[in-house]
Amino acid sequence: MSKEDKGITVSKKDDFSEWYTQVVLKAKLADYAPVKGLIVLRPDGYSIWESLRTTFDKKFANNGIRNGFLPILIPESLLGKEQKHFAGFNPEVFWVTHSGTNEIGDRLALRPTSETLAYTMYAKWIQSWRDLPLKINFWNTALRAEIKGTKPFLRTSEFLWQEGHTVHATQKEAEEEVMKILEIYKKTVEEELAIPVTTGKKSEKEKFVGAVYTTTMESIMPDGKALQMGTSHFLGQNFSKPFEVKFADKDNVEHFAWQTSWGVSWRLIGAMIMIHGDDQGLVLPPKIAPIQVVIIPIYKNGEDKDKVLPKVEEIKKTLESKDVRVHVDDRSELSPGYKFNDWELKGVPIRLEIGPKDIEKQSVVLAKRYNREKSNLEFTEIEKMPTILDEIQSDMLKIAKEQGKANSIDISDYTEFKSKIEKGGFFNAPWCGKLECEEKIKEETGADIRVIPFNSENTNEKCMYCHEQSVSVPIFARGY
RNA sequence: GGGAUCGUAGUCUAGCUUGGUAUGAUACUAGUCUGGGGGACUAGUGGUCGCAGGUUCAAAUCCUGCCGUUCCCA
Repeated sequence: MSKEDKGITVSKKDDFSEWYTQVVLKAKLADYAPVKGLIVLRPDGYSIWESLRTTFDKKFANNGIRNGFLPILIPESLLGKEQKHFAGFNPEVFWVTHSGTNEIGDRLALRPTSETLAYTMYAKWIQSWRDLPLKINFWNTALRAEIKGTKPFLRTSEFLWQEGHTVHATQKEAEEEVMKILEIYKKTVEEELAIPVTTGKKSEKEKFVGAVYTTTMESIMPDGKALQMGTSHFLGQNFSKPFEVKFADKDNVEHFAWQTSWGVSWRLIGAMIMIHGDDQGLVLPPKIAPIQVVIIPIYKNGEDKDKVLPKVEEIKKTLESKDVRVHVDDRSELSPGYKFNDWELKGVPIRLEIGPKDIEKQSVVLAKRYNREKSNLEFTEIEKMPTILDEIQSDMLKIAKEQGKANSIDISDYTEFKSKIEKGGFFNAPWCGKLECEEKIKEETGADIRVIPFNSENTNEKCMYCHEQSVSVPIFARGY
């Protein structure tokens, strides 16, 4: 392998798709599994998922949500109970048809999502209004046949996610829950992953099959394509009726419950890679980075080593006392230069270089990953590290917001839209609300309605496609 | 769904046209020297040539099928 091949060999700008794949593989986040459509998460990738999960768990817990675990097999009889839901998922369901050599009568689906299974159980657990609200989240994987064009974290047949399922006594409370979750999602993605999102509703065509409506958050990627970052669904009584999720209210009358479901997946990791990564590799936002600061000790001989290492240890302890996640790269066989490149590829937010010269000057060299700037930091200022990390975090969000804005365009002329969509981007375009127009636009341009932003009702303009009265201004884009 | 492309050591790769058990780099192991942006030297280890068939005295090489990668189009 040549010197260049150790890093990323294409630039993000020139070959985005290849760049993305190389970052994932070379930063050792994931690798392809022997079966098409599946990937293996490696520790460096899984650590990021664990960071995200920890953050979400805290926020879910604050909202009265607890974790549970559901099995992966769902009998066909259950999956088929809600017809629309079943029809929507059927083409991508994996089926277990045998146990050993015996054929199974009621085939078993590898869960594409767990509504049917969860609600079968909920029906058993809920009897009275005193049992409500019931709010459980499940961390697991879902399986949906995605055989063509595997992309780690973005298009895989099995993916890690969380699915939350709540049950409420009233429609109002359920709808409020849908919004609360969407808010948690938006805040977490913006604050932790430094990725700006646009929230709103999905169109009827794009909503979750079986939902009354779907709320979503969408982000624009550097190649101009949209990525769905998470969804929160209001299910109404669509599932509670077939699954008999009923409760006796205070007046002792039985009612069907009101339900929600919601989820985010490891796609968020894919989005983070695409938004923040650069030609050197991964760039992790400090809040989500499993390692926030890596220290590279530099020394030539035993004498230097004896000076440098105790100081490194001291700095490490100081940082740990400030709750900074720190790692010392003391691998003796590698040169400092090699380590610099290695940790940049892995995206660690801050690198500290400490050698004899620094000991003399009573300072360290501090290199920021996201903008590759180097500066000196006095030993006495080491404890300011949490502030520096916070500044990086907010600057990364700021940069991502500016990028997003530059790729967001107001448009009302269809001809102009057709030519501009080729370059990608988010297009705010008035729409009459009719399915036909939505389908025609998709057919002719490949762009669909990603999200109808909240408060985007509009009756002053004409539909971009049919020129009739518009009802809203959705974001049209080509998607992942 | 259609098309193209690739698959040889952990990684990248030569060899394939014209059949004779595989080239180089890097990584890895040991040692010495090194060390502030991918170090040097010496000596080693590592191979079901994606998988399964077929042709042949003989297959990485030719033929067929399958598996997987990447990209393009619907």
